[in-house]
Amino acid sequence: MGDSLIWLSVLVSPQCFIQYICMNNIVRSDCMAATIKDVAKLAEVSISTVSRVINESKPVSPEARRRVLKAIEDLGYKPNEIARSLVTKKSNLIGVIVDDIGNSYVAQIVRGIEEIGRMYKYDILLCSSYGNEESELRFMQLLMQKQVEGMIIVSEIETKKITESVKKYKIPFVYLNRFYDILQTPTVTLDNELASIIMVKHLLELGHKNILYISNGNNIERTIEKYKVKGYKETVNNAGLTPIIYNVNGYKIEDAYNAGSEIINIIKNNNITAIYCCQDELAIGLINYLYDNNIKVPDELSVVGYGDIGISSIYRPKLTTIKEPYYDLGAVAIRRILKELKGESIDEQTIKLPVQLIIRESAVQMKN
Amino acid sequence: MGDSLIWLSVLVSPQCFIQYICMNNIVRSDCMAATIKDVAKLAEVSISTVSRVINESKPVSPEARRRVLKAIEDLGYKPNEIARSLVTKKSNLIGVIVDDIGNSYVAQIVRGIEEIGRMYKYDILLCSSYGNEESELRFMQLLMQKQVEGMIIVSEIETKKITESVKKYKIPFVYLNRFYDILQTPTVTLDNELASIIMVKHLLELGHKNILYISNGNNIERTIEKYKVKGYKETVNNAGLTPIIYNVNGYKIEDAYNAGSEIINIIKNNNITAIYCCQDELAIGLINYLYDNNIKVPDELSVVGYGDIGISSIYRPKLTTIKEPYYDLGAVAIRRILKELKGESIDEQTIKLPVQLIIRESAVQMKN
DNA sequence: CTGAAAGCGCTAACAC
DNA sequence: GTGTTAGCGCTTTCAG
Repeated sequence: MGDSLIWLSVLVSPQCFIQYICMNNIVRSDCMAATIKDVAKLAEVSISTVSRVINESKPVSPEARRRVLKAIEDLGYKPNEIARSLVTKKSNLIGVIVDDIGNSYVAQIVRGIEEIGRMYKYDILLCSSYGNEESELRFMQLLMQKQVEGMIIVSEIETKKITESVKKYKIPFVYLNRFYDILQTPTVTLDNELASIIMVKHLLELGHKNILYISNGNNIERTIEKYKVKGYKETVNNAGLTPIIYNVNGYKIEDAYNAGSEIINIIKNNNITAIYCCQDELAIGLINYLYDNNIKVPDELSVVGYGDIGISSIYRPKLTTIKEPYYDLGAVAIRRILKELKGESIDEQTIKLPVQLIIRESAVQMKN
Repeated sequence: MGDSLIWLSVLVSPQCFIQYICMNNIVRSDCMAATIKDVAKLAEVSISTVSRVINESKPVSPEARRRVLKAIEDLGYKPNEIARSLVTKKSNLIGVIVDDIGNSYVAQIVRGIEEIGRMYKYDILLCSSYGNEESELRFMQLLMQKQVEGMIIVSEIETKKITESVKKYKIPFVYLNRFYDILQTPTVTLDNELASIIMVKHLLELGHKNILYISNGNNIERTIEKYKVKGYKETVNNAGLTPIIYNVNGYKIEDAYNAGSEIINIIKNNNITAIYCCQDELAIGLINYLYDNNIKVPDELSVVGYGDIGISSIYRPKLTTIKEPYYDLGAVAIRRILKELKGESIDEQTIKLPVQLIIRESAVQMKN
């Protein structure tokens, strides 16, 4: 009886030992990640010490540090960011709600956001709303639940609801809108008026006197289109000339193509020699129409666009246009958020980014 | 003395009450989100009950439910997903590492991933590696720390390191590579061989006998280009004709433009009437060169591409090409991950998606 | 310098 | 049906 008891105790002990190893090393590393506890156990220190060497938050003796580092290495330990976030209340997440990541300009913006965010160890949580206001609202809530520290909304719709509801979330956010003019909320926009001024001046310098502006705005007042129109009118007026504006219904290549014959009439009646379109798509559609009707661009007529969409540099003739710095737009937006997160004051409500004139082939010097 | 004691107790009591309210309602709702505790307190139930009504995990009496719902409403309470993730070990996050979100095809893939993921309540954590292998590895680690449940890598580089190191992370992942042929790892690809067969057959049906293939591959063996070449050769051979292949150095518009004169020689020497380019960019560069050298496409020569990049439908002549379903690629990739996450078995290692022939204007019936 | 212990906000046994 | 309690993996006092 005494013997068997001894046997038992000898048997139990190694079993427990094996169990212990399994729970904390073998099994762990096989099906789930090692935790700070495992590291502490292996290094024979407390979890606080492990935490200290990971975060370098407090001095740790060289010996302890060595052991901890070794244990981390051996276990392939990586801190669980979720747990860390819970206690520090820092998710290092920025929520980004876009209209459609498939739009190339949107992708450029996101690229800027992501690249700069990354530099400051922020990750991007991406949502596409596809222009649906309800989705935007739902995503905002969802992102809040995921504890994002800031939010950037890249939208194409004018949504008072969004900008209002965002105010109740007490986190930094920036609203990027390509079409609408929303001044009540922090935003980063492009200097569209300056863009128009630069473009019209360029055309003027090429010797053009009668410059037609093709707009796509009906209800211009709340959109940024009004700034482009303003810049155009101003510059033409200042040159002592008369602005002429034609409104196309829509913003697609076909839309301009379909308006082609009407535009040709205007050209003839007003002796137009240069056309400034409010979007590249319209310029291309128009040039296509002109080409199909034997009017050569730029030989007989100069046509310029706005936006520098991907096709513009490949299209023949290569389009003279205005390049909008979408990457920078994203970069500035997130910088602004990061700044606010650091507690620095945001001086200006709205930041205006400069645009760039890209001179290519579709507009040339007037021959007289 | 007795009086003042009574006074004191009367005074203290309301103060405590006010303090209590402040801590759990006023102050809270002003600077930080309400927690489950606040809801429980307001509704006068335990936190478990609150949890139960939120998750509908267990029956709750109508009365308690009503009170909880009201408290949630009043406090604007939203569960903290981070805390929830920590205990449930479900982050509802899918990590996506892309080469460059600025590439339009990459954006399309991400669009597919995002849209389908969203349907199953998964969020996308996005990283751009810009083709840097080290970044990819670093992001993989970072995403693991963020506890993503699955990972999709959209890369343009051939990275054995990546595919190997991904194996140590025990989570579902899919590797999407546009150029390289990596069979050791789960992937979703396009049926490039079939694409070539379809395209060459189309050209054959148009009456073309001498079809030149423009490839961009030097070291073709490890890339998917070999499948395109295979499909081309096979189909031409089966028609009793002779394949002719020209290799362009590079994959950009200029690269094909610069190879223009050499290609024209081949055309003349071999009586070529149709050219099949392995990428749209090359087709466009070539057509530009031909145009500049007074060879009309498609009147004198048919030229087709591969990829259906954005420009292809706008370019004149509109390019006949192969459309790759990038959106679907992303959608299938995430579906596969979701499936694996649900514990369903993944039958095939590699999924091949069909491509689509887009007939436009750049290739026409032979006139004889 | 180090460890014990509290707690972030939540879920999930476990008792009642 | 409901409340109590023990964690999830981590950081951060607070004592020693």
